[in-house]
Amino acid sequence: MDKQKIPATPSIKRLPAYLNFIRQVKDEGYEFISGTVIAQELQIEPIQVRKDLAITGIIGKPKKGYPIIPLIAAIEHFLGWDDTRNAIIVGAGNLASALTGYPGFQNHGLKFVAAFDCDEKKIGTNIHGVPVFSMNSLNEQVKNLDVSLAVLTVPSQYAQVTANRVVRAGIKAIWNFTNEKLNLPQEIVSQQEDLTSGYALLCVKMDAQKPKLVKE
Amino acid sequence: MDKQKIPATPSIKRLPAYLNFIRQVKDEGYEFISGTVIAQELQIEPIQVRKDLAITGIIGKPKKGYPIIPLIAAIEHFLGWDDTRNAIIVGAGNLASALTGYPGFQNHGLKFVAAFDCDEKKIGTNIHGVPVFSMNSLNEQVKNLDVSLAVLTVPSQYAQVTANRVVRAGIKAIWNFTNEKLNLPQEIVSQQEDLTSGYALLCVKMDAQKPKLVKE
DNA sequence: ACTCTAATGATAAAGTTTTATCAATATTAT
DNA sequence: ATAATATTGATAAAACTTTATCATTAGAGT
Repeated sequence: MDKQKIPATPSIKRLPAYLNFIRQVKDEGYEFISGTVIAQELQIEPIQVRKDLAITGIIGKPKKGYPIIPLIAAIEHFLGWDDTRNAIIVGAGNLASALTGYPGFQNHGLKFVAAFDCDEKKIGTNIHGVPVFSMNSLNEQVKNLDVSLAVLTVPSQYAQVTANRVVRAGIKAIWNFTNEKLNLPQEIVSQQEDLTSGYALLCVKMDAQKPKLVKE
Repeated sequence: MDKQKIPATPSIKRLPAYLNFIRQVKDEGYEFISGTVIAQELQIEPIQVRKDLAITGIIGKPKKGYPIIPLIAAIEHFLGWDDTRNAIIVGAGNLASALTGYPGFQNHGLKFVAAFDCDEKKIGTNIHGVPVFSMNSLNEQVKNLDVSLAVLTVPSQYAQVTANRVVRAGIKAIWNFTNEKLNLPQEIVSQQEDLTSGYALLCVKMDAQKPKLVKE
């Protein structure tokens, strides 16, 4: 099944925000952090924080909270962020620049080892230190570099054909930034990052905030 | 309350994907589209498609499906995408380039009218036709341009101060691409787009896909 | 005209996520 | 030492989302 159901998806998606805050607290020299404080910072319910953290296996101490060092380790381990994960990025445009230049990912074990593009002018250059190769060298490179994840930042109309190519090259997971739903073999893991869906929600929120005409 | 709860959030987030596909189908010359076909394309349950579309108020025809023109109109209207919405983008980096250069947003009524940055070298230039101004001119520009939405693409450490500034300038809604949770007045609408949370889910999926050691 | 069928939409059930309640516990203050 | 308290973690309830069932309906085929 393509639709491998991951339990507690909403909880998993909140973990990075916790991690981000907890790291800050650690840098301030604290040793413990309580769910209550995290909740306050992120403006959510304390009980939700506790339940979310529970999935990482961490256990807290009454009256003090969670021990920060083990907590960070627990979250990172749960997410697999305690190991380096090599990735290629396909489509060396502005979004690729934004992603390779984003400092956060280095903290998350993500390392971009190569970029690929069709544009002759880009080949041989690099984006934030990541070398740009021709699409023709894809197979070869994927074999040489130890990489199982491809980030897709090509224009939507090329999404599916590009996905097919990276799969043929031996990639096991695709992080898809196009808004094209990909048709992939069932064993390939994929995650779609659709910016328009967040925008849709924002628009509805804006509409809801607007003072409404009172209906009789 | 900052936490204005929008009902059927998951449904709303799926609407753009429907819209995208339905527009393609329209361009192929069809007049009706069934929930079944949409579901097949997007690999979800037909009944979910029907329920989602129902929130837009559209009604379908047995045996044929939904009339495409009214359906597109209904989704666009529900999302407020049938009107132009001006936005500024604060932080004129790579992500700003990616967003302003993304063709999808024009189809969604989103128009970037100005960008702002602190970097003297960028001021006076433009990104994909959007002029870059100094942060000092923020108040003035927001007043002149008819704009209520700000897209935040500054580095995380400047997120909160920048948010404060745009709010003081009169902005009513913030689309936040930093991974800093913002502290905002309750009447300000905001939507956070956290790429790391998608990445977290992807990592867990990858882990789940890996062949596990068999436990006795 | 009649039957068959694909599709919707209403209602209900199942599943998941969020929130509430509360006992247990370690720490701090008295 | 004792009492008070902040916090966790377990269990339960509530809310929400997804999926199932099925009657109804418009169109297509005979």
